[in-house]
Amino acid sequence: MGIQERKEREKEDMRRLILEAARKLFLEQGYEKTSIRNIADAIEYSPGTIYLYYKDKNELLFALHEEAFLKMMQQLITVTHISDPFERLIEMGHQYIKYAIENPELYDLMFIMQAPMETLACRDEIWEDGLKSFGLLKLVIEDCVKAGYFKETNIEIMAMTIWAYMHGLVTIYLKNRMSMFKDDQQLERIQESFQLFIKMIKTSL
Amino acid sequence: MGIQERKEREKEDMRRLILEAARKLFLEQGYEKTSIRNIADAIEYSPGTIYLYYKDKNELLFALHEEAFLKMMQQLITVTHISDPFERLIEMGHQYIKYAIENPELYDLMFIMQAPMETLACRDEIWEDGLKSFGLLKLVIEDCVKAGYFKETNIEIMAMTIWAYMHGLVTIYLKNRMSMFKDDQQLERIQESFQLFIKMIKTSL
DNA sequence: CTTGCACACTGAACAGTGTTCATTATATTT
DNA sequence: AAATATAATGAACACTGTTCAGTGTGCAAG
Repeated sequence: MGIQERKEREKEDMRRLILEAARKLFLEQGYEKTSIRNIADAIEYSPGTIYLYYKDKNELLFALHEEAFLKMMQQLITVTHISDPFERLIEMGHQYIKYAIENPELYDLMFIMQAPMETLACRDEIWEDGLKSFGLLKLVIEDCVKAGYFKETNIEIMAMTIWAYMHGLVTIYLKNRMSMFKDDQQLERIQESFQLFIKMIKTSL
Repeated sequence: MGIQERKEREKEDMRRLILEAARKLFLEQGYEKTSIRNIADAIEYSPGTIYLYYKDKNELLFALHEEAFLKMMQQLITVTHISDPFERLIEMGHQYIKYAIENPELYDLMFIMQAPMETLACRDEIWEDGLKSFGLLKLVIEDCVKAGYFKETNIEIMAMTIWAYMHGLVTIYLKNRMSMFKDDQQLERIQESFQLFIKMIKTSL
């Protein structure tokens, strides 16, 4: 019975086809401005077909949610070759900023949008993604503690504090709330602030 | 000609009537889920009427944007009686967190939503509100520098860094991204992180 | 006191949205 | 070849923000 297997393969193909079109449109013109009909047009199927493969628009969002975390993890993991844990932490920060700025729509989806949280609050997988990347941060911080960089011991709260700062920094920029600085100076200010923050955690954590 | 004056008064009354209904609904059920027809129903007018007083839905948002900043400023300003500048800075932080948590929809409007930024990017008034509150933070920091609390001199970057942290902290909470902590522990963790951050700026700014 | 005008208001209409479902077309099984 | 199971359709539903020709009322001038 190779037919069933082929059918399942076709079903998977279709899911991918839809998701790829959705991703393309979401990232190009934003989530809100992309309609199911837009996606259907892109893949030359009728709107109703999409609902045979995804429960609703939020489920499409959720599929990208996973992808987005995977992509960020892959980028953050590139720092593992740096032996000094504090240097590694700094570079992780740089990569975090880079990821956020280069993937504003994905970042929004991961950390700001309500939609994937509401509908999928029941499913544990959502938290899993977030927890894994938070765990990555905690690991590096733990290494810093072990190497004697930090005197502080509450790793959970240290991670929370560092993440809060990083998240605030990029969010202010992404959501266009840095108007107190000229457009061409904004990225510079982000780097200056980040340098100051590094100094802060170096001398007082 | 008292008639013209009366008519203008009536026009103002109508604008207020609409805005108050809009605010009520926006804060109750969120901006996205409130339709013009909902607002029209609430004040017992037809949908078209609203457009005689406000250009579009975003203009309603903008009117609340101003209100929201005013409200926050009033709350932040209550700390001026504290003579010690560092204590004042800490209390300002507490008030900032309090405001964000107690007015999540307004906070969203002020610092996260794109809508009021896009349509009103031309108008200088938007920045004005934000700049004024950012100025308030800078003033307190300046006082801290003068009082010898901080060795750092770049007030702009210090303010940016502190705000980024505060904003990140409350945003993570408001947007339900603190699932690594149990629901009833989240506010506690916020306070713990804030205490750590205070320690950080005290010993290293 | 009547006529004419200005203006507030209406609500149907337009183009769009997410989603559902009876119907149709296709492919598989009997 | 007939019966059945599955996939795809697209019209329909209940919404959305926004516009605009038409209506009715209150004011001003004749």
